[in-house]
Amino acid sequence: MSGAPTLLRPRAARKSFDDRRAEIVRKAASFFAQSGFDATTRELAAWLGTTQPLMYRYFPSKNALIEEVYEAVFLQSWDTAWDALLTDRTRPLHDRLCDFYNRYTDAIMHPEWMRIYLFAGLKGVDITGLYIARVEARIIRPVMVEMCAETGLVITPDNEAKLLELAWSLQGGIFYYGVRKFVYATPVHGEKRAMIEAAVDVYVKAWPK
Amino acid sequence: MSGAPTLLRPRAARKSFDDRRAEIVRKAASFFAQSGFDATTRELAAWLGTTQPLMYRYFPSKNALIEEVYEAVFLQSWDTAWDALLTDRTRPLHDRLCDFYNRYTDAIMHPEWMRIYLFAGLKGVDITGLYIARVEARIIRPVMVEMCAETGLVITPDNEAKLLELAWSLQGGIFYYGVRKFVYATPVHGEKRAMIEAAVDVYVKAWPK
DNA sequence: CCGGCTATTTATCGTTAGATAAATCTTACC
DNA sequence: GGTAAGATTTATCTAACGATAAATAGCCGG
Repeated sequence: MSGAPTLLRPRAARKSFDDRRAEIVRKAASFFAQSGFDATTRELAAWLGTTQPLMYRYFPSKNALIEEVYEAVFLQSWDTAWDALLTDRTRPLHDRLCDFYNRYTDAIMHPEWMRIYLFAGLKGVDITGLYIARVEARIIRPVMVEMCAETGLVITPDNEAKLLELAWSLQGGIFYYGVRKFVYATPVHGEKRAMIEAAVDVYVKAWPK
Repeated sequence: MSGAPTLLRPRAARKSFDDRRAEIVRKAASFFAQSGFDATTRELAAWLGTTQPLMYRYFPSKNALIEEVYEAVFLQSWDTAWDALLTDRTRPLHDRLCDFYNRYTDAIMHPEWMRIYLFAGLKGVDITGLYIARVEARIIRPVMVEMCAETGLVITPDNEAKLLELAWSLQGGIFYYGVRKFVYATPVHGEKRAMIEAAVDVYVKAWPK
């Protein structure tokens, strides 16, 4: 009856190429975090408030967009201030570790980061291996070194593997709190800060001498 | 030229209804663990060595098969002997915990279990919430109780949340070793047994008093 | 206010997914 | 060894996916 086209959705506001492109990457991150990378481009378009073919003006394929999402999530979320924090021996080790893990988890412990991290890992995406290597080089190994400096334990080829895994188990214990909360949507007990405090305390108190 | 049909694959051996059905569930678990639940039924058929429509004789839909895979993986992999192990106070706590975590991780730390657990969690499958609730009731809480019995700490409504999360962080630290190994295919340092030993040691030594 | 540039939409293509129906092969039993 | 039951395969349908091409609409300079 009406001469106007029956649109369920208002026409998307016209934006500059760069603005639209950045918006797609940003919103695609939260969309794929929620729905997984097998979600359809039509659902993504609905999430964006546009039509499905629009993204092909900005990215040659769905996979090309996904690659950009990986880079935005994993490569642009590392604060270089963290590195100095861990090795600042003017502060007590316990404080440094709590401070670091509070800041680090503030950056990664939200649904978007955690779910994309796991989606990408299960998919076998290369960048996750690079990310874990960076975590080991810039968190795990410094934590090990600082812990041993505190207790006076000398790191040798014989005990290094065990000590690295011990530092990983601290990291993993903290990380799994976020997995339970944001991936499994399971109730956790108390605030993140208290959990970090308690876990760090155990490792500082009982790190091998 | 040849009168015989050009089959790339030999005809599947004829099996009884129950045997074939059980085989599909079993092999589907390892298939979906590797390829994710969005892998196609045709790829699954190739994995099974059959044709694609065969599974529809045994399961009404792909999702119905997936549901059975969940149950096989999560509900039938719990050894009731574990429960008694944790609370056997005739043995030193450290030994009990190492023994338990070695057995428990023997059961779950392989690609099939770990990857399906994460796939299901990301997909929001109900059964994962039930599984986590069971872990908390039958591992985390007993560990907390046994630890506190050892140190003499009385569990109160005030400290319970912190203590539960501390027991969770031990579990998570151990679990993340398997995630790195089987989900991210990242090299780990040393054997699982040594990692468990070192982590348990830290928690036993520094559990709050 | 007009003309062109380009962001956005409409329409559609080819492929492949899950699923169904009918045909065929294998086994068990008399 | 013939026959019925049922396990497996072949052939195919419909819907939905990623992707492309052509049409439309909004903005900016003249």
